[in-house]
Amino acid sequence: MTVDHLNPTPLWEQLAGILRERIRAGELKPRQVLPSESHLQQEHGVARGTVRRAVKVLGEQGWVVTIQGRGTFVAERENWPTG
Amino acid sequence: MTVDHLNPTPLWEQLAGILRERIRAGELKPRQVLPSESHLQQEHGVARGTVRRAVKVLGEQGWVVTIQGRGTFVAERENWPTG
DNA sequence: CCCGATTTGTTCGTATGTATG
DNA sequence: CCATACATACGAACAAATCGG
Repeated sequence: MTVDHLNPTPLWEQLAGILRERIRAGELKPRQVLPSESHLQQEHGVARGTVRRAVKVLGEQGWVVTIQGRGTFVAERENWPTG
Repeated sequence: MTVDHLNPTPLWEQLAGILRERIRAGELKPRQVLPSESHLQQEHGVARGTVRRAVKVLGEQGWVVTIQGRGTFVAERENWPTG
């Protein structure tokens, strides 16, 4: 599953949705580190700014927590939206 | 002091005028860094392109100097117009 | 303590598409 | 047709924090 450049939905929004589903599905578990911005960037063929915007949204919604110099981690389930 | 969306004068022109006055008044001093494009964008509720156009004009007139990855800085007084 | 690699944080540079008056 | 203005998306450079050797 990856981003579709032809889909009119913004890439950052598509990417946020993809990551959100990976978390919800348990593919990415609480406290686990997410792929780095650099990795996501290459995996989806998008710019770093696009990755950062997607991750930023997930952070604001409580799905992940980002720490400078460390990485971005899946938040505890208690902090997830609607759950 | 900020931009007025109802004023028929273009936003970029209004913003350039505001920043120019801040410099002239000494609120922004030579060699001092200006608020970032992102900051000005939020502060005035305008798009980044609008901010960039305003700053671009100030640069062409000698009020400021912009450096990629660093920021935009107030120019030395010797470079100011009419002064 | 220092150095280098990795990772996130911030900033400017550029291009494209869309909408409005 | 043109200027204004917004949003998206890419690239580039630099800064700060972390970690391992």
